Parts: sequence; C-alpha cells; structure tokens
Amino acid sequence: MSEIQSTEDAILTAARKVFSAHGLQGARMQDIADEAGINKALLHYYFRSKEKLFEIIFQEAFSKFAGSAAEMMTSEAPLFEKIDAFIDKYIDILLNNLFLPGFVIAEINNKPERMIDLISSKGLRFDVFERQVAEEVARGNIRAIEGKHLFVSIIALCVFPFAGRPILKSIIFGNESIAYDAFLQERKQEVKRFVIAALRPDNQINEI
Amino acid sequence: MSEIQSTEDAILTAARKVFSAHGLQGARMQDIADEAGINKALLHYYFRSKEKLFEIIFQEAFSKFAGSAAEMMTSEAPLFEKIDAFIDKYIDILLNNLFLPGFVIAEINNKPERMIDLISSKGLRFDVFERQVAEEVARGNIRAIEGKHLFVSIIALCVFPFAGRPILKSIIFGNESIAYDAFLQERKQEVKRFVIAALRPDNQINEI
DNA sequence: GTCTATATTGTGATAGAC
DNA sequence: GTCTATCACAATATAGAC
Repeated sequence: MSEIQSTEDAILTAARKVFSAHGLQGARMQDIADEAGINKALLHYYFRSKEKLFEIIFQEAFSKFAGSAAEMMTSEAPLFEKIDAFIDKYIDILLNNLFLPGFVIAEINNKPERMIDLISSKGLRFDVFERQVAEEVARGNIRAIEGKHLFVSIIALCVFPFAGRPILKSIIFGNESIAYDAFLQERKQEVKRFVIAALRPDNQINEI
Repeated sequence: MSEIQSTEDAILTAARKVFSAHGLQGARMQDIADEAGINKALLHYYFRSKEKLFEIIFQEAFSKFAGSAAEMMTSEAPLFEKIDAFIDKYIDILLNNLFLPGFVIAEINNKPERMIDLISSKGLRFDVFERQVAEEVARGNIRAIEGKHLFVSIIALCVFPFAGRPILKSIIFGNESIAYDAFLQERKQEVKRFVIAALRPDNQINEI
C-alpha cells in the first residue's frame, strides 16, 4: 500500500483497468499510457508488446477468477466446508473485482485456444470433488446429484450476477437504480441458502 | 430454408458468425466478406458501416438471448409453469446457439451504456414475477425466497455452462474430451431438478 | 449490384535525443 | 528511464469502372 508507485506498477494498474474494461482488442495502448500518466513508448520499454502486457493481466485475472474454484475442486477438506468456504471467499473476490467475470468470459470466448494455453490448468483433477459428492449421496446426506453438475451450478450462482451485471441491473432494477450493489451483497447468503436447500435429501418427507 | 441465399442474407449469416466469434472489435470486415463470398465494398453497399452491421447482429442476438427470460418475467401464467417452460425453451435456444451467451456477455461488458441503448428493455416490469413468488411463499408452496434472487439464479443455472463453456470444458473434462456437449444436453433436466429441490418448503420435515 | 483500386485514419511499435 | 517524433501497417470506408 505504498503511496509511491513504481512506473512498472503504474502501468500494470492502468493495464488492468483498461484491459478489463475494453478487452484485448478494444484496449488502446494510448489509453493505458494516459491512465498511467506516461507515454506509449514507455509501455514498450517495460513490456515488449501489447500482447505480452495483456498476457500478464489476463493470467493474473484468471487466477483470481478461478483460483478458489480450483481449490474447491481439488481440496480434500469435507464437502460442505469446502462449498461454504468457497461461496464466502469467491463472492468477496467478485465484490472487490466487479469487472473480473465479464473480462475473463469475454476473452475466453473470443480466443478460446489461445486463452486456455495461457491457463496452466494442467494437473487439475476433478475426481476428488466428484468422489466426495458421490459419498454424501450414498450416505443419504444429500439428494442424488452428479458432482460435475453441482460444481458448475455453484459457480454459476456466484458468477452470473456479476458477469451479467450491466444487463441485470438495467432490466431488474431499471437504469436509474443503484440497488444492484446491495443485491450483489446479499448474494453470499442467498447462494448458500439456495444450494443447501437444493441439496436436502428427497426422502426427508418420507422418513416419517 | 431456401438453398439460394440473397447477398444480404449471406452477409448477415457471415456477420453473425464472425461477430459472435470475435466480438465487435475483433471482427474484421475482410473476414465477413470472405465468409460471405464477396468483397468488402459490398458490405458497405448493403450496410453503411461496421457499426450499423454490428447493431443489427447484436440486437438480434440479444432478443434470442433475453427474449424468453423477459417472457418469464412479465407473463401472468402460473409461476411453476413459467419456470418449467422457460428452462426448456431457453436451454434449447442455447444448445442451438452455443456462442450466444459469450457474445452477448462480452459485448455488454465492453460497452455497457452503448449496448443497453441498443436494447429496448423499456417498459419491462419486474413486479409480476416478484408478486407471484411472494404469493407462493405466503401459501407455503415454496420456501422463503426473494423473486429477484430466484429469477437471477434460474437464469444463472441455464446460461453459465454455455457462457463459460471453453473454460469448463477444459477444466472439468480435460481438453481432449467432447463430453461437454453431452453435459450441456443434460442441463435441462438438471436445472429443473435443482430449482425444484431448492424451492421445497423448509417445513416439510417439521410438518409431521 | 458487384468489382478493383485508392483514400484515410487508427494504432502498435521503433529510433534516437536527453 | 523517459520523452518526442516517426514509421509501418492494418482496417474502415469511398470512388468509380463495369
């Protein structure tokens, strides 16, 4: 949190802002330079090209975006603990990085192969999560559900309100309102309740 | 389904493909021309500018993307019917337009004000859906939940697997696999089960 | 309507002084 | 390390022949 920022940091900060707002193609080196309070030539002095600079920003953004999901996927901690911790941590991250989901989704969709190369997701195994879910189902602790679907659904419930923020804000709250921020704040509690409710065993009623 | 396509239609088809794959900024008029089997000049003859052409494609895409959600929001049909019909219809649309969610989310995030202007969402009222949910809650038919959150959650569960397809495909199934398409096919059933389960009243157990 | 140039502007990137 | 000036090229858009 030092007040004085090195030129390199100033560039990275500016690049984060401009790239996440306009994407790789939409971003202009001039805008990044302006935002950083320097000129274009310096950008190329510190980072060779627009591409190189972008790669750094994207990789960093993707780790933030997917890091805790990867942890929920691979950790050996008890399932319910993992899910609860994930929702807490993840929505906090998104609240502090409102543009993250839109940025990552946009870039991944525009250049899938390229962006997936930038992600070192090698070695991530999904079987831990799947096994844990299967175990809980077998024990009757949760209703029958597949691990893959549960995993995707949990992330969906967390991410989508942020990824679709501009549209949802406008459609649900009307353009004038700022109430959407409050709505996002409530999401943490809401997603937890929703997931827990969705997982309650079917036979609760019949077990009388 | 006529075999012969007018030049105008050929351009629109090509534009759909190129814009949805690369976005407004990433798309090249040359690519659209090549894809349509004509030259750049003709693009400008039929549609004045890249912007104009894009607006047509985006508006069309957005209607597809949000049309049935708007219907779920405003229709006076019974809540459960609406939700069930929405999930069916919506996931069918997405299955037939895999790039739609990524495209719309990307553009909306890159130029929010501009894209929202292109959407004539004026006059769409959210109170119908909210009222219906409140009524079902009051009757004890579903557990306590806010209409806004339920609405966003349903859409999230449907859209996110498509919007995040390239990442999810790679992370959950490993890059080699084509199993993700089967996964998407299952989503319709899965989302229905998930939402219905999540809405079961809390007091089912206590009502013994 | 459709084409081949061509004009024009954007913007990423480099050269070279300080 | 930082700047100004400039290059080189890519991409939208138009002119004008057929």
